[in-house]
Amino acid sequence: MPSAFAAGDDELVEAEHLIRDRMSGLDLDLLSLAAVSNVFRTATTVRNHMERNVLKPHSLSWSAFVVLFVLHIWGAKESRELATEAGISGGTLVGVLDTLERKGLAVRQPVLTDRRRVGVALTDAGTTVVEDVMPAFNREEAQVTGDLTAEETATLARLLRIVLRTAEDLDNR
Amino acid sequence: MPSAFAAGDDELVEAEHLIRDRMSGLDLDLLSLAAVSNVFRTATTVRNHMERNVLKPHSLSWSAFVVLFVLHIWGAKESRELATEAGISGGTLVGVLDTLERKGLAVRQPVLTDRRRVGVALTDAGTTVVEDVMPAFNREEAQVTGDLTAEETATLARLLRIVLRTAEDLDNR
DNA sequence: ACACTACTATTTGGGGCCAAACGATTCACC
DNA sequence: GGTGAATCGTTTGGCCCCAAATAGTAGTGT
Repeated sequence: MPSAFAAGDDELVEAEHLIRDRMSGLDLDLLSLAAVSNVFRTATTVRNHMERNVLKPHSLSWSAFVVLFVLHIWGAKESRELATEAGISGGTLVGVLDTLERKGLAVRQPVLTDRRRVGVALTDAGTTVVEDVMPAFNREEAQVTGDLTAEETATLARLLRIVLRTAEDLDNR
Repeated sequence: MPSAFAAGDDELVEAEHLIRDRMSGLDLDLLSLAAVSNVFRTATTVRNHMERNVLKPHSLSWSAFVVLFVLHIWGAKESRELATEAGISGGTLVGVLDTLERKGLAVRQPVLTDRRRVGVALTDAGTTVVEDVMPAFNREEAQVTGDLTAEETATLARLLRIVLRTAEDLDNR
């Protein structure tokens, strides 16, 4: 939830009191509210920062870059897996691939054994872009986690992985 | 970054090795990469979960709910602050407010002292919706953090707050 | 009064996003 | 071998998202 938690410490305390007051009758778990809110706020802020400072100079959208990244790490993949891996729906992937193909960074290739399916592979230009953007992207990642100790950064990754898996389990049931 | 980090532990280790191999020449900070990646993956997964299970039954979009929430916590607000508080651009807020007004959940009201500005307030129906949705939303928040101890949940919120503030400072410079 | 500047919400254009509906292909079973 | 169910990628419709351009309003200095 927005800046309900965030910003300076003063505003933070003020927001917490406001929520306590305005939501007093609702019996809320303020601890998990704060944690989950901060996940969203952090993700939005860091993502916007990345899009402006790293992706935009290359005219890449967020999802386009994620798809390129997945293809570079895992090699050529079929459409369905690619969508899952990139965390977007199949319908969304179609548009992203259209854009990527138009820019010559990836290509669709028919699967010979099954004409329903479609493979996707990086072009040389696509490979170059990933290897160019990835270090810049990672430099910013290091920046935003720069005020954490190495141990805290590892803890953050670990705690998030737990939440992530819990949420995934909730959906697969 | 997608499921590069996530899923089961086996896949996680496999992904880490893959990244190490494929990106070996690039000198990446894998610790911050994992932490930031998990922020994005967690945010996406939890958000999709919330939209499907909590918001959709009320025909509410994510941003629409955030705006309603902010209005409920802070009371009537002017457009500009509202956008900042909700973490969206001014242009985006216009569309969200159009939708919210059409559904009778919020209203724009002219600011008498300055005809450029526009105030926004919840309607009674809007208040009812927030007070209905918020507890359901919070129940899911408690669910996804359910595998964390109270102390871990607090730690998660704290570490994210540090990253968030670092990222915000990076942008305001 | 007048221009100049600064600020407001809004519109525009190009994408991204999902769910649901669709058409094509494959598979299973009879 | 033909019929029905399952599984692909794609299309459609509605909303969200941002940046940049726009129009209207307010303040500032002359």
